[in-house]
Amino acid sequence: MIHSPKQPTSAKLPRRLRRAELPQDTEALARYLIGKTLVRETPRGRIIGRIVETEAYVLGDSASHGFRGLTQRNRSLFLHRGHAYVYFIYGMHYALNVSAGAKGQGTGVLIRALEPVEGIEQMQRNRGIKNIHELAKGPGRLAEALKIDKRLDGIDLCTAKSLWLGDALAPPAPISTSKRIGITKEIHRPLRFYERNNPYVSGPKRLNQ
DNA sequence: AGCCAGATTTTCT
DNA sequence: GAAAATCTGGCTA
Repeated sequence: MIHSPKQPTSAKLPRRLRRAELPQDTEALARYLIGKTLVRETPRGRIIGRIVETEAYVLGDSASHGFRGLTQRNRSLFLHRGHAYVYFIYGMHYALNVSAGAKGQGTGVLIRALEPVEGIEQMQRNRGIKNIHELAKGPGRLAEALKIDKRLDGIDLCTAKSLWLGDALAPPAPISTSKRIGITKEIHRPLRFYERNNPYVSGPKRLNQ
C-alpha cells in the first residue's frame, strides 16, 4: 500500500476517572472497574479497551504480592489507589494492576482482559496476531497489546498522559464472580470479576458461567 | 474443548 | 535454588 490512511477514531473519548471516584475498598474497586475503559497513548496512536475482567488482591490475602510487605518489585502496589503496578512474570510476561486502598496498604486489582475498542490495528501489530478475541484475553496478552512494561510501573493512572482510566462508554452487563486464576494460595476466594457472556473474558469455561 | 509440557528470567528465600 | 497473579503449541478426543 502506498498511502496509509489515518486510523478511524471512536466518536467519543472517555472521560478520565478522578481518584475520588475510585472506591476505597479493593474488592469494590475490582467490581467498579468492569465496564470502564483503559486508554493507552503511544506515538503510534491511541489504544482503548473496555475492562471486562479483574481480580482483587485484598488486605491480609496471602495470594497478594503485597502480603509480605514492601519489596523492590511490589513497591507500586503500596502507592495511593489509582497507580499502575506493572510486574514481570514467568520470564516473559508483564501484567498490569491498579493499586488500591490507602498509601502503604499494598493491595491492588489485576486487570485481566480487555474488549478492544480503538487502535485495533496497533494491538494486532503489537501482538503479531489478527484474531480480535485473543488480543487482550489474559493479563500477559493485554500488556503486550498495549505495550505495557516496567517503564509504566508506578505511574499515576489519574494524571498520566500515557496510560489512564476512563469512564464507561456503555453500561456493563451483569457482573459474575469466580475463583482467581493461576494462584496457589487462597484459591477458593471469589475475588475474580467478569462481565457475563463477554467473549473477550479469559479463563476456562467452567469459571465463566 | 481440555490437558500438558516448555519457554524464560526476575525475585525473594 | 525454587517459585512464579502466563502463554503457546501439540496432542487427545
